[in-house]
Amino acid sequence: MENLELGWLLQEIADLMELNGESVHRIRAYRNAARSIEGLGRSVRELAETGELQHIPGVGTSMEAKIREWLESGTIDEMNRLKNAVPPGVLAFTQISGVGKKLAKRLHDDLGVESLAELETAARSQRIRDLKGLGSKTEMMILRELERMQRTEGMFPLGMVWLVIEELEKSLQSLPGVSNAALVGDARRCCSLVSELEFIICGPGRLDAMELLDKLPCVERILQTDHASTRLQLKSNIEVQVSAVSDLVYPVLLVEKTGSAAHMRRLREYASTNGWEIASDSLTDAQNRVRQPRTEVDFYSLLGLPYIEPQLREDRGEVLAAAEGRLPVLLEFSDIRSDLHIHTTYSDGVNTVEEMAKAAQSMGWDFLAICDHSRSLTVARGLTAERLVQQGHEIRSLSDAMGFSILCGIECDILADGSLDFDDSILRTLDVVVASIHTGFRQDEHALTHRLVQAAKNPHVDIIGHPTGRLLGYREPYPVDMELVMQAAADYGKALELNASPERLDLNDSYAAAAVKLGVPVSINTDAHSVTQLGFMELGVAYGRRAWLTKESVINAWPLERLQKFCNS
DNA sequence: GCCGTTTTCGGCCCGACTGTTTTCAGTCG
Repeated sequence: MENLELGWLLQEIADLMELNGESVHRIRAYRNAARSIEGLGRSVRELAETGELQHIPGVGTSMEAKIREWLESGTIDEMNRLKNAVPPGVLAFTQISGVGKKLAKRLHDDLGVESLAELETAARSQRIRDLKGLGSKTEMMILRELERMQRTEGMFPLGMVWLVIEELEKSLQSLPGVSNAALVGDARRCCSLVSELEFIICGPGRLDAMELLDKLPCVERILQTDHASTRLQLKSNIEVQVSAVSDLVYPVLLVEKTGSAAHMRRLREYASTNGWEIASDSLTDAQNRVRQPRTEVDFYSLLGLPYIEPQLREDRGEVLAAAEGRLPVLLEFSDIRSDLHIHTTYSDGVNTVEEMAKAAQSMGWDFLAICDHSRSLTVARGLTAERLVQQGHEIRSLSDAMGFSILCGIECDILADGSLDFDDSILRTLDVVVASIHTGFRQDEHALTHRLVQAAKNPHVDIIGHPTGRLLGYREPYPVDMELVMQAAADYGKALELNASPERLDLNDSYAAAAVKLGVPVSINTDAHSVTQLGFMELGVAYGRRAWLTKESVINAWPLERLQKFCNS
């Protein structure tokens, strides 16, 4: 957790340095250190205590001092200095996909605009196209992006808060006098973008416990408070609402505040046809008696329904399915047996084959597939055919030595014309082939769809990686006719990836559900570039449950023999 | 800012694509 936080902070410093126009090499030094730290097998705090910080690749005397400063004070002065030096507008402009650091700075300096709103005005009055080197297309791209950003304003990717949710829930539960604490809202339903974090707590000492919130380790300060409700700002800058409620109404509020509006409407309809009424904090039966369920399970049970998992509470047929006893047995994290898409130092990962394999083994996986980038992705040091063979030798001997099955694979680029980066003679030698698009995603829908369909037709391809290319909160999915892609996957016996990287979660839940309906299995992969990122699997599974995934529909929940059969067919 | 030495400083991943040009700058992965 601390390693990840520090890694993010160093990346943020690198971003700010870029905006400040500092040396590219100095910037890279920060990024290298950040990646190294994210990929560490041990905690930085521990290494600081044993005086081993400079053993971390990319960490020298200067970086060590900054890490120590952060460990001791929770902040790095350099960061604050940089933040003051970069106008807030410039920082906001870099959130626009297609606007990099230099363009952001130019828009600020040359147009004199300080905020996204002012930028929009400038774009609408066609002032951007007047700048040298920019034209109407850039202007329209910026307007398009600003509209997208407005649609998701105030929302943040689930993966960004995933770790803090767990930490905060535990902290709240451990407060004296608190008997229960739970996350509610869209974050509990594991929506890919989350609007706000809200927790409710109950217990005999809940009101006294509210006084202790600012003492929690992850809390920065109290923003607003009344006796039963407090708004907090976390150290990670995220705002959280905590409400104290009585034990009596806690279970009903848990249901009420978790389900989407549509789910609650459907549930009320169902309840009323069965003689029940759901009020905001209680249930009333046909005899007009108020009933207070003891738990959420009890709540649904009183209505005559089995428990409906939070991720399903979207009004996608779950109430009817529950009533008819057709709710799926959802995929559990413990069902996962492997990760079929991870990177190593052979391409752009930060950990070696051996480090990744050992970490995967300690995750409890039965086996692992290593799928580094293919040759055309030069920036990621994509593997040439020769290095792929060399990696294969290393993987096989390591696999034997460890007594742990490691499959040889590739994340093969789907090139602009729909052909693959390696020809069949190479692909056929591999255990697993993930085919993904990394370039040319500004092509039109027809071209992009054609590329994915062509990839699905290749007999050696097993999985289509991150099929829609979305980056949560940053880039829309590229224009693809997913109906055609899913049909191609069904026709040619391929799996579609649910990439569990916090910035992707791609396929989205709707497509993943649709794919399974067509008989296309899903592969939940972390796309890990470090040992730490292997932990993304938990997020992928939690999100995948929104698509009603079961262990039957997810190929990395299958045993090795079945997976091999799938890949060889 | 780190690394790897030729111990005192030079080198540090690159190529495709796009929009704007007409040779290049910026973005992205």
